[in-house]
Amino acid sequence: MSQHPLRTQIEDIVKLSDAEFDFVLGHFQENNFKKHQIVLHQGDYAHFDFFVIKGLMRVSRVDPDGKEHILQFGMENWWITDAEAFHHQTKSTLTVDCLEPTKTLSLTLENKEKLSKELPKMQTFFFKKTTNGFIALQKRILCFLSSNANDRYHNLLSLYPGLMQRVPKAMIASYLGVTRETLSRLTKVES
Amino acid sequence: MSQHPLRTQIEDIVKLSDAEFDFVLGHFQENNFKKHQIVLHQGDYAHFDFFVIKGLMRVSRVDPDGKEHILQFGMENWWITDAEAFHHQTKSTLTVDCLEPTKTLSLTLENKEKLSKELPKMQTFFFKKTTNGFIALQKRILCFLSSNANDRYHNLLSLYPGLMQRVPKAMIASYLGVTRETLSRLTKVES
DNA sequence: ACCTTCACAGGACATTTGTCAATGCTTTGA
DNA sequence: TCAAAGCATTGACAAATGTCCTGTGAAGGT
Repeated sequence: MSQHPLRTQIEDIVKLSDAEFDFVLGHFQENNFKKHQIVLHQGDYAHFDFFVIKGLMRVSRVDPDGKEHILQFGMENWWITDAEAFHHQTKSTLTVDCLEPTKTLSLTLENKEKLSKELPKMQTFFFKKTTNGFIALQKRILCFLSSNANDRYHNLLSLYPGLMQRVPKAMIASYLGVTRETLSRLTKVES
Repeated sequence: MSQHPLRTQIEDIVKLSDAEFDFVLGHFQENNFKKHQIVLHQGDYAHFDFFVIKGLMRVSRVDPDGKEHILQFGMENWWITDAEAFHHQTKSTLTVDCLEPTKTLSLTLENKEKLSKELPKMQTFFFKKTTNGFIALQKRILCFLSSNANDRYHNLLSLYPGLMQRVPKAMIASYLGVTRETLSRLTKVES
């Protein structure tokens, strides 16, 4: 029988009783967003960290030249927000929107901190998730340092199979830091 | 009067009594490394997270082609280690070495976890440091996505003034993800 | 003081990637 | 159903960056 996806993720790190999980869940609110809906506008405060139950979101920024850069995708079981705006309670420099109809569990910073205090296991959970996120970003940077566009593309393929079926190639290019024309040429050579 | 640099950093986030700080300090060991000394070899276990008291370290990786990529520098008051190897207690894929004679306070994972349990304020401290590190890495990735080598260079200049005086330009290039020739051309145009 | 190594600049050329424009195909919506 | 918009591909050319090479001066070790 299948468990709640959030519980599964938490119990990968710390064990919870049924009552504890219900308690945890009480700190979240559920949201349903439409495709293309902007969940966090640049310039607004980031009220929530979103845990994606179903759907697909992204965090992006448009630079002064009008070019869009995708910092992160968020599929099922991913956490997604503008980390800086959320944790520092400052105005967002990034945009979060939905590439598909999306259902989330949404957590305010206040509730995150409350939860961490009330249930120390949850602080451990959040800490490990953040540490793992840090490690993942370091790997992505190493990828930028040591790989060309082609290797980065294949790395992304192997890291998130299934992503290609869900997002347009132009967005993959934007995540990789190349133009869609360059990405198109790369995939062409495969033959 | 000047305080211990570690205490200053911790008290930016949580306040400590003298006794508490002594207690914290007891979990660290002091190390002195020579210039060029390798502190963590690729393939070894990462026994420590290093807090740099004085000196300059770096984390790097050489790729299969023999090219060296610098993931991070660590000047005074920075924490530096192979995060993945340290936190997962696995063999390191990165190398940590000293670009200058360096004095560190070194913390084992065991002591870090002990400290977090014994003094919850320290867990808060570590959590915030990790969160801020995560945010900094996101910014560096956005820089790779949206900036060319020249802009990345000037961004680095403004972020860490003083770094240029302490490390050879070839290493700056390696951190930026370009060749030294490219960096040389950039600095030339400034005139 | 001498030799070796390192750091840096620069030139010539190759490769990669970006830019701009044109095209065809699909999806969307009135 | 048709027009419009979105998405991907491709070609021609430009710009950025990498590669390989040389030369010069400074720094370090013996």
